[in-house]
Amino acid sequence: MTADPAARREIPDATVARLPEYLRALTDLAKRGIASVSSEQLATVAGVRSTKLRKDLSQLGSYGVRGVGYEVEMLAHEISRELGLAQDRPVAIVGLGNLGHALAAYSGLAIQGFRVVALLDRDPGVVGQEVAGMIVGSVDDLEQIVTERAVAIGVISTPAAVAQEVCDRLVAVGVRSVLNFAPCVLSVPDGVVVRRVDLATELQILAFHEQRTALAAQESAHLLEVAP
Amino acid sequence: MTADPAARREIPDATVARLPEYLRALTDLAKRGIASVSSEQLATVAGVRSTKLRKDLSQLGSYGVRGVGYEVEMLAHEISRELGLAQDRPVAIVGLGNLGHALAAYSGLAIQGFRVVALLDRDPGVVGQEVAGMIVGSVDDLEQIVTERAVAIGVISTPAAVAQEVCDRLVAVGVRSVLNFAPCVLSVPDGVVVRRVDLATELQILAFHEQRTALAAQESAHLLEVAP
DNA sequence: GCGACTTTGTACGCGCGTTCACAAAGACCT
DNA sequence: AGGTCTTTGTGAACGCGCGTACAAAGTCGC
Repeated sequence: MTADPAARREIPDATVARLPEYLRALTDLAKRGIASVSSEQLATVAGVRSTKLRKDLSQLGSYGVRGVGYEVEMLAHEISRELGLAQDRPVAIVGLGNLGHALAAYSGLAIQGFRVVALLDRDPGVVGQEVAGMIVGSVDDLEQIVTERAVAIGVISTPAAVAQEVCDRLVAVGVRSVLNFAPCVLSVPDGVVVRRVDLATELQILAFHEQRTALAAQESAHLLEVAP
Repeated sequence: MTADPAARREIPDATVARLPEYLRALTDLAKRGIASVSSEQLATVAGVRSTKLRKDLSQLGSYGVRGVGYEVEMLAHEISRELGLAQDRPVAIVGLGNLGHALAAYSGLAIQGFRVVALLDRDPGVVGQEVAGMIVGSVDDLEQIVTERAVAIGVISTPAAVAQEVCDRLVAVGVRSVLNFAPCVLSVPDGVVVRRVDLATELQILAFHEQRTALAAQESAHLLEVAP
């Protein structure tokens, strides 16, 4: 097992977080008919420095050719494989409010190895309706549906008040990856990965920068006024 | 100006990114009628270590009382002020597809100092319609509307193909903070802050962890089989 | 075939963020 | 009022990730 090529794989989280962006950039290039790309070009499209890109890519092996660059198709395939997109990942969306609807209808996931296999909601007025070509199931049947359809990733777009409960039930039936859109932290046992996305958080971070630049501008204006 | 209390403020980005979470946790506690909280308790609710929380809070001053903890109301106010939530930040949402609709209807922002003042779309079938109590304007009038309504933050939920153009036009009329939901990187001049949120990226990161744990499980099973 | 050029891959150093350990400071009890 | 105890705030060490500099390797022109 010492020669196992998977053994040396200890890819840093920071790198993993950027791989999807590289993959997207490569897909773009492929769509435009570009077959080969240098790290400099690809880095520009992906919005990073070329050295960072090369270091990231070197983590998954030597797929570039010195003096030439990377073959777009091949590199995309390798990243895709590294991210585990070759396999089918059944996704369940719990909570069909405004956001849940939008997520269900989002075309971005179907095309990239993800398949929404279940939509669940608590509201009897929503259960049974068709959303994005799929019938909404009842959250009461969560355990049965998630198990039957071999859900690997749970997306929580419920109100915060019930998010933890939903999460617990998902984890109880084997879901180990959760994407949480509810504005709260979820506590999960070791081995379960939660990623959180929150609009309010993002806006507040932007607000801070707004405030910061506003203060800086005001201050420099004051300085100019005092000591021109 | 040497005594300016704002002068020592060089709050790390990592801290800023966590402040919204602390604020949310504090708001929760206040709603439950809790007036005082220790760093240990607050850290648990916010999902971080207490030392990290204390160091973060110390960046904005000494608002705790040794032997007691933090006063919920006061700390929330201070964080709120630090994030610049005291002031009103007019927000414009460009692109009223599924996601744009959901964002416009999202109640989470109205309550926390943000105000959606403009909805814009290109589709003539959508322009003029009422969404979330507001009439959708035409993206052709972007410059006029954004200027008139003093938009500070632009939210881009358009297709990727037009995201850069929309961004450029927003920046041209003074918007310095952009929240980008389109699956592409936006290039902006210095001084403009862009934050990106992408569902596909998040799912792919989760897929990686799924793959990783699956491989690890498989490997350990193999090891057991070979050398029990 | 050989030299010059391009581009990848990596070792080194630095800066930032997190964690640990402890001192400072105030509350509470007697 | 003094002692004990709780909890904050911070200095120091550690680890990680990023940027720089350079060596390795392959292509292209002649």
